[in-house]
Amino acid sequence: MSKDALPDIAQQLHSVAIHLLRRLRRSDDQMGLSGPRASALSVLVFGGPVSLAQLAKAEQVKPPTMARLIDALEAAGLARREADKSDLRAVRIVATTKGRKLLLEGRARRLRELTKILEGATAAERAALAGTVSTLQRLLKQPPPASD
Amino acid sequence: MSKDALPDIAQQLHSVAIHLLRRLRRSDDQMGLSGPRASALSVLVFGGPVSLAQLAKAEQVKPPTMARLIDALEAAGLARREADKSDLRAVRIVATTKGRKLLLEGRARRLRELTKILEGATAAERAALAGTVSTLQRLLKQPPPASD
DNA sequence: CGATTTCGTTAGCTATGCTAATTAAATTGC
DNA sequence: GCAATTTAATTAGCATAGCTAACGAAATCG
Repeated sequence: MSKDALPDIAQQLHSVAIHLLRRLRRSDDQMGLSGPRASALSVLVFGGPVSLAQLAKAEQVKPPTMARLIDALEAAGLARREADKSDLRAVRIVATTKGRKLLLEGRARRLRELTKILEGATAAERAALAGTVSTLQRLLKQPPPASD
Repeated sequence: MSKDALPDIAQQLHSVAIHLLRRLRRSDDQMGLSGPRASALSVLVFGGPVSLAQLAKAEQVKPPTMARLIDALEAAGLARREADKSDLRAVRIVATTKGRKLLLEGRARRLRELTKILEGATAAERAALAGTVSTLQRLLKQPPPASD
């Protein structure tokens, strides 16, 4: 398994992450939803009703960008803007039943795709993979230095 | 260390890849180059002169998309189109010295950032990480089922 | 030598990101 | 309690990045 210099690992990890997500995007496409739309819908499905600003923050985009994503989800009948009774400026964005169903199906498809890729790994490699994933989860919990 | 069911690993791997790239994008921004531009320049710097079609294929985009990326790199003085003497239709795209320098500096910065994140890993975790990265590289080499 | 294929470009569409400016509602302060 | 400020969302307009379709020019094939 070659060198273990950290910068070298970092470079390859970066590259492999890019290629992995590129591959998985194809499954998202099958759902008829782009990555950003699928991701926003996912937050709605798993995170419950939220305001536009909250959703924008969760997806790390600005409010106008999120507004347009919601427009698209709404036009497709996958999400809905509802009035917030306690704050008439705000909107509550919720996934529709159709949106929830589509997302869960798409998610299952994407995971089947990735699972199929991972089936090429040996048992030992799978164990290492599982360990590495949780390591990365831990490391990424540490907040970035600033500007957030 | 948690469950090792493949679909579960797949789900978490997907999620962690997304969060990792989100984090690293910040370093790319510091270089003044968008992700796609930095990525294309990287191929030029490390892969030597290539045709537009080859570069498009390497980056998994269509030729017109790559042409515009090269336009931008050229306008910034980071790459150059050269004539291919053996095929007058083709162009040879090369990184300029300035482009090479910028990319190497940016790459160093990004890798310092990721390296800093990875420093939180134990020696054993780093070894597992290196192994997992090459496993994933191997698995992703397998072509997708179709449409490519 | 004509037909086809290949390389690159141009034109034009969509989607996703942004900032700036606007409207409406909530909050703060006097 | 009303004016000023802040906050939520939208609108307008710009840049980047992806695509397909259509084209010109060069290479290759019959």
